[in-house]
Amino acid sequence: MAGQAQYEELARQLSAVGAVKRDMGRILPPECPAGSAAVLTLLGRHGDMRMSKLAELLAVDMSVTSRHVAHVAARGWIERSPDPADKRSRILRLTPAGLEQLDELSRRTTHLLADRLSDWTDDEVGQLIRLMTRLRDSFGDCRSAPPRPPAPVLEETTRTPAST
Amino acid sequence: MAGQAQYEELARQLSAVGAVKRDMGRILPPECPAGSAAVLTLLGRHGDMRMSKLAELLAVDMSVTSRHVAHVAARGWIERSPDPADKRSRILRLTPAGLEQLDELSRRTTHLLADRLSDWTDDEVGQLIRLMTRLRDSFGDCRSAPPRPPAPVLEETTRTPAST
DNA sequence: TATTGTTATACTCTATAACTATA
DNA sequence: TATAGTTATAGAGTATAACAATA
Repeated sequence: MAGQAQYEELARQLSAVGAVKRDMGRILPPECPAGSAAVLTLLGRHGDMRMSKLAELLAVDMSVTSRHVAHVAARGWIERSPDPADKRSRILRLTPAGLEQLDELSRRTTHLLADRLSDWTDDEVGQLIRLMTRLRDSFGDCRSAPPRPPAPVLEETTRTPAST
Repeated sequence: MAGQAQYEELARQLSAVGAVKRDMGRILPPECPAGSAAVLTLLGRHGDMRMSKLAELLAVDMSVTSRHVAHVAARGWIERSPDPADKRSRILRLTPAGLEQLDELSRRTTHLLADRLSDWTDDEVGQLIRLMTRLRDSFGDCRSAPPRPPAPVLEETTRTPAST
């Protein structure tokens, strides 16, 4: 359990990390904004999937996903095949051109990060990745989760919450 | 020095942290979007300052800063006084209403983070803060900076922006 | 009736460029 | 001429709501 000052500082850092994201966005290939890059990356990492699954991985509304997907599909980077098991669904799959684009993406981001993080150790980068992943997990699928009331759960609590 | 796989994973996590930021954005007070919250937070933390200084801290273009500042000024949360030393400049300062708003902001974000990060230790939160801060430093003021990380030591002499 | 996906609309954030007023 | 700040405009990302097709 952390203190209020830490929470405020974390909130500030979360806000500030936007600058890093914007910097990364500036080196993206033409016609491939961040939203498209995210689609390609997730398809490359998790393989073929349906729109709903992609929306879940992107952690954005399906309408947003639909838009991004339409963008990359229009450029021939992915294919949308009808799902034989459910005709409402569409299966998304990277095309060879999409794989190339993904490769180019990887090249650019790797190059930028290698430059900016040249004095970071392997372990430090690993720690940041691990903590950011956990942060994401802790927030979970809260896209539609109403402000949860103070958790009544007490399992595995090693410390009592400070105050309330 | 980290490997390509790590860089790709870090890029992915940076993209994914947007979901957390959006979640935080949803609990902001009325009339106070993320941009306004950032202005209030930085003024509260660093004290009175000029537009250009705020733009630097926000890591966005001055035009963007001007917009956010106009928004919070219109709501009476900050004051813009002319700088006696340079009539082109304006000194920004939180008003009592701005302090109240800042307090409300702090309350909300702290509450949300305390809920979501209830199973994080103080040390873990501290590590994440430290690594994110360092990440930001490593990227530096790269809004228009070509690959040139070495940052000359800043001497914070000149003018001190109002230390209370 | 419920679910999958698309589209229309609106809002926030951002950068570039043109503009003003000072320096 | 150069700098501090404002405003207009354009582009990307997102959410909500209305809609179509299928389950």
